[in-house]
Amino acid sequence: MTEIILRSNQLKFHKETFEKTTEDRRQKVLEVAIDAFALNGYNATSINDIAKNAGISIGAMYSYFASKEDLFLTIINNAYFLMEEILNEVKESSRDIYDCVERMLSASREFSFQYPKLNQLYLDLTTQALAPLAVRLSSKLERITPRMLCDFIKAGVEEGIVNDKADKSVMAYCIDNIFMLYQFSLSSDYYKERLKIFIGEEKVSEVKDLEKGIVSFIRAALEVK
Amino acid sequence: MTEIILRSNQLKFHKETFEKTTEDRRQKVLEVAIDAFALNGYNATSINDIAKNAGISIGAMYSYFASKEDLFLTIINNAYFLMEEILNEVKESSRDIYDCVERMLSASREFSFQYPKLNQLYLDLTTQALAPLAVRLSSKLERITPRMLCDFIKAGVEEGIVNDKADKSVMAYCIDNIFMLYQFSLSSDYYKERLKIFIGEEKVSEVKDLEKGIVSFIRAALEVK
Amino acid sequence: MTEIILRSNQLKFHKETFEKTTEDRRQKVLEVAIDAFALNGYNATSINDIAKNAGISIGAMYSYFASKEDLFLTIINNAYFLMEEILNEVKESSRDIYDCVERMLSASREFSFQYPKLNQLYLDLTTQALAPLAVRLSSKLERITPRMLCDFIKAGVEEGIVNDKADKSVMAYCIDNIFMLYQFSLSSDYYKERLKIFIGEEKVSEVKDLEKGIVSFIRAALEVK
Amino acid sequence: MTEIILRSNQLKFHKETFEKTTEDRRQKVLEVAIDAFALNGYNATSINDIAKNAGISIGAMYSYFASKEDLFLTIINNAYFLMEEILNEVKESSRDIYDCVERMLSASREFSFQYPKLNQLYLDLTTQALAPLAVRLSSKLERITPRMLCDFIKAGVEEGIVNDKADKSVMAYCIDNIFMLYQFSLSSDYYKERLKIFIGEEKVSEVKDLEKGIVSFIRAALEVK
DNA sequence: TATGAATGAGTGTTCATTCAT
DNA sequence: CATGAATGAACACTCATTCAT
Repeated sequence: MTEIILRSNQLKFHKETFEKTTEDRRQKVLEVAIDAFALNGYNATSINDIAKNAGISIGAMYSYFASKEDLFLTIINNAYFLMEEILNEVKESSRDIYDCVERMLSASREFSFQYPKLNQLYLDLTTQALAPLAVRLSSKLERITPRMLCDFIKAGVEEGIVNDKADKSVMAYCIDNIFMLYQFSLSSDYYKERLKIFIGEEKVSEVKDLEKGIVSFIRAALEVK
Repeated sequence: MTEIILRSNQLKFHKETFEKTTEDRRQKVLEVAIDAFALNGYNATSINDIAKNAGISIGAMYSYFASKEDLFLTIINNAYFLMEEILNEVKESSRDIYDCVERMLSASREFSFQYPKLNQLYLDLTTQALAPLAVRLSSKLERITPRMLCDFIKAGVEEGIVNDKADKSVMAYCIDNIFMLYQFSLSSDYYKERLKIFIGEEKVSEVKDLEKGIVSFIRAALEVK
Repeated sequence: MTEIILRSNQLKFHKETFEKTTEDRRQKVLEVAIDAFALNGYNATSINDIAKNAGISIGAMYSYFASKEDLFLTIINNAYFLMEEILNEVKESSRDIYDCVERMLSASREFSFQYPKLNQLYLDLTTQALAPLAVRLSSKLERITPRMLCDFIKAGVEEGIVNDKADKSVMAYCIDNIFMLYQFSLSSDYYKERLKIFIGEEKVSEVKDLEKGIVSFIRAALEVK
Repeated sequence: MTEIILRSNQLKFHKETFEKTTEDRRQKVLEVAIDAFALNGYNATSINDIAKNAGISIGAMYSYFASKEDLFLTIINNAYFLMEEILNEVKESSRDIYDCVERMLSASREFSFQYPKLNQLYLDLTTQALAPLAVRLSSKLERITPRMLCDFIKAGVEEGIVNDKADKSVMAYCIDNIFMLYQFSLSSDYYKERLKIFIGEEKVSEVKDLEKGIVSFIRAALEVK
């Protein structure tokens, strides 16, 4: 997996100490923790095992994070930061909603290939059982995409390149539903399997084609007739 | 919650004994188990607690199900059976793809209101950590919708009421992505919250409007220009 | 140590299961727990060790008691019950306050010799750190002696065999202070040592003499001049 | 709480370095440690927490004291020193045993109000679990009062103001039992509660009356008829 | 068949102490 | 001399599963 850099935005779930250890340790802890959480899910993952596999003492682990919860949230928060950066880039570089849709799909794909585990973690977080954890992050959750999509759609309507048949925010919601599950389809076994059932085992590897299909579906949904 | 009836299709994860107990016991066990699994997730749920809350002995529990896993799968399998029935009804009664889309949304909504917990369980199952469980069900997973949607779309193209811009199976996939997250949006806290962010807190209660919006989004995506 | 019988008065800190195991197990658990708590104090005692030494699984331990706290309180509560019985016997059989004082001293001595560990536990409980535990027992704490002593003193004053120089409840308090530390002096190392310093190493074994001295001290304090 | 001054008599449980730091640090460490030990008891108190709350590093802590035990003993030793000073003052200024008894009670009360925590610590130390610690202090324990009381009583007998009914050392022992628990009654919750049960909630605040009662109890016990 | 007591490996977390800087 | 990161055994407690009754 690509190197994970520890980012702190507004939220911070690790202790200061974690910023002070060596880069190697930090890397190893995050990497091992991501693997473990992604593989077994939050509840079935043992923080003692993570420590062991990262080659550090459990005491050290607890000097970096106040709790298992905080370790998990540190990782998720990091993942959000990563995704945010990508989304901001997409936003800046997109001419219009159609351009944006294309770039979003590419971004989703690249993120999924680079960090498949992070997507699995994210799926876990959306689970009802982890709602109490999600709450601690809620300020950051899903803020960017809705606004971005809505803004582009609104602009498109004004420019006359997007129809105004459906409520603009519903359009955004539909598009994002497609994106979100597409992203899961590239990283989580269940949704991978589901994708296969829809488009056939052999076509799964040709993601570019799939994306083209999705783009033209969305384009058709938005275009003025 | 509406009464759950124990159905056995091809798959069966309970022991014979479970079919032989009284209806009351069976009901109570399933009901309590669904509540517990939905609230805490598979891993954080204790089968001992379920037995206690259902008023039966843990020994009885293990005479009905070989393991915690099997209890969980029994429930999920049942839920699939329920969903299948609904889908088959939709399939039978729909004139064309547009009719089908509308009916699917209603069906999703009704299912989510009647069995919100089952949806939460299903979300759990799609999680990477539960992939080993999902595998045991794979023969049943997600078989109906893809075929149904594809068939209606194909028919629509032949009738000239659906464009052939995008690959038909991709169309089906996009539509189902929208459905699936819509269903989660009605039953799982995380996705409820996400929906609010898209369409605003005040509009969440007016689901009919939302569904109309979704329908017209999909209609636009499919229609011939 | 003399056999401990599980008594339940109003208060009960064990689970039903504990009443259902074999007498042997019950005995062994209580015996081992008393030894451990007495030796190391509440906080430094490991409930896992107790289970190990009692030859039962830790799971069984927790099926008998909801927590370490409850195990401790079960023992203390039992000890109170024992002490209460003795005190009631003293009360019933005493002619007057002077008789009562003598019997109390004997009773204290016998209790201390029979159950030295219980006295050590009790001392622990009076510690500030265990105040939260003591609170859970407060309804039972120290209720009998004050009333008994006061009643006998009052009767003595009326009969003209006790002076009324000091407040009667203060008299009772002073007498009980003497009793209480006498009891500790017979069971807890610290207070044993202290007693030695007062009356000399050689005289410690002749408790009867000591008791005579205490009796005549108290008698002098109460008698009418 | 009144300032604690670090005293070294014969015994010393801290390292030289502790004498060399600033007065402020020394104060803060002792103050925080006393609070913590008094509140939670020796075993449940974390030396890391003490360091943190005192604003010093755990490393510094261990440069001042070789172990948690030594920190505790330093405090206890200090407390003894304090108590010794008071006792010596009482001894010097008392005319006879009756005078001494009165002064002792006042001294106990004043000490309890000024250093309630130290009394709680002392109670902890008398616990069986801390016997190994108490042993390290044994040379200092309880040496003064027995001798002082015995001497005054002996003098009283010679002067003819004290009866010789009971063994003089037993008299001293009884008197000190009363003192000791009186002191606990003013500082430790358990014994506070016990006092209330004896003399009633409303009278607890009027300690002067209580002390008068105790004095006249002891006076009656000693006086020649 | 139903019961529920029993098991014991495993959980998240704490803390006295060490030692490189 | 002071710092505080690091250690890891130990803790209270949980829970899927077994099995004698």
